Amino acid sequence: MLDLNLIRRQPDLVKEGLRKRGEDPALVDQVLELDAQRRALLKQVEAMRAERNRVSKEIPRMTDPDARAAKIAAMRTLGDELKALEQRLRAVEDRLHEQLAWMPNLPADDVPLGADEHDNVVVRTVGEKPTFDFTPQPHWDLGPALGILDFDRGVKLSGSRFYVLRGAGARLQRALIQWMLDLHIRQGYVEQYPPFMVRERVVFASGQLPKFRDNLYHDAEEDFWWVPTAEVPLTGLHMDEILAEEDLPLYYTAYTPCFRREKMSAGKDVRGIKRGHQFDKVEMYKFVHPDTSDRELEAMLADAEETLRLLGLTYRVVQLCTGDLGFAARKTYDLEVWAPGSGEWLEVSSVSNVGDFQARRANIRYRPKAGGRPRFVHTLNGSGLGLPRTLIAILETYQQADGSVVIPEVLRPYMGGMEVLRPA
RNA sequence: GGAGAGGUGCCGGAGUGGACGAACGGGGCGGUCUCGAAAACCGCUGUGGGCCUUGCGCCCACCGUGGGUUCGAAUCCCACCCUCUCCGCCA
Repeated sequence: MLDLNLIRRQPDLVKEGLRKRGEDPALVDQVLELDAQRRALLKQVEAMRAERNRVSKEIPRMTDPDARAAKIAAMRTLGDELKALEQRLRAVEDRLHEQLAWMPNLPADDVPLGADEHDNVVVRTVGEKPTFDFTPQPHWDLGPALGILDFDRGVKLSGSRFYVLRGAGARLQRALIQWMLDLHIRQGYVEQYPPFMVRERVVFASGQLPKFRDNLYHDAEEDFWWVPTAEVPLTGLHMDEILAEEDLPLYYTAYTPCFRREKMSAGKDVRGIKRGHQFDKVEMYKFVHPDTSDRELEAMLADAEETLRLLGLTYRVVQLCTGDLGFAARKTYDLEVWAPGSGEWLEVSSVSNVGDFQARRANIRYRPKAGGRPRFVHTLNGSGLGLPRTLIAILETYQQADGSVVIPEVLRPYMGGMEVLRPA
């Protein structure tokens, strides 16, 4: 949520931000119009309430019954008028909040301009694309051949875009989760195990609602929403809290499954485990002092990169341009890992500085040590990493001519010492 | 799912229609005392919004949430949510 005061005071700045994203700047004028209406009505409503409060205090002290009855009658009339006016005010406020809720965050100043993902900037590439003296296979061939990936039975159970990990495949994913969490803990993050279903309010707070309703699963009868990312419950963790300044920064990490409706055109990304309705992810999250969020972003990026480096995977850092930024983000780096069998860069992580956008929606503040009003914290989130795509990169990178796959060294302790996945 | 109890400020806890934004206690902050500290005593201590004569101002709202009754609601009524206790069911 953007600051209404900012929109009021610097509408041109906000319009410029929306324009950079490819959004309609006219939204700003709509908001300003509603805000003006709201304040005009509010002024009237508050004057009437003040009048009613004042007279109501006089009434019990009035001794003349006629004068008293007259005042009560007058206040009854005032009350009816007030109620009607309050309804109009409410309607305007609802529309104003609705408009604000649909407005994305503004890009940071140093985000490259661009229309869509083609204008993203590759910041650096780390590692060399591996070479093979045989034709590397895609994971959708490797996995089933190794007996660790079962697409047919996944489909039988749940339909397209579902699969079953089997044997060492399931164990490898579990090893990755365990290893990543341990790594993030060493990096200073506190592990959290949140609910995988949360209330609508929490989904709103993180910015997935109202805009991405179509991408979310929820219970038809109760207020339960399946988390599309751990970012959602982690944002909600400190909802409606006022933190002490000395408590900041807070670093959290969590493993959760993620549930997403993927209403994509049939045929895109359907092969393999790249995109499913359910996938696992280990997430990093920070609540920080506003002055520090820029450097906290770089630090989080470094933490995410370390996972790929330690796994020995080839990756590149991509900075998203203004047109490709997510709804809540003001600056984002994506990490893309090279998958030699599929022959493409896979987005395995997205690390974002959200500024106070989520904090405002979730009402998360801190009390300045120096005194004064509570201020909104800044929040950051980053995947560290998405599991299926990491698995893809491992299988495809470490495959050998005979179809076996070497397990990265850091994972072996989590695999009971196993060094190689071999075809059954 | 059934029965009961309850949701008040940073915390505990009063308050059942009119000066209650909220007693009292604790905590925190400031001060007095002290070589210093403790104790004691005194004072201060919510959030959001609106207005302009930007005053250390005025006004409005907030006692789980949303409605209702009333001139007036923390207090009465209705619905919902949450917490706790007991019973049932259950990994």
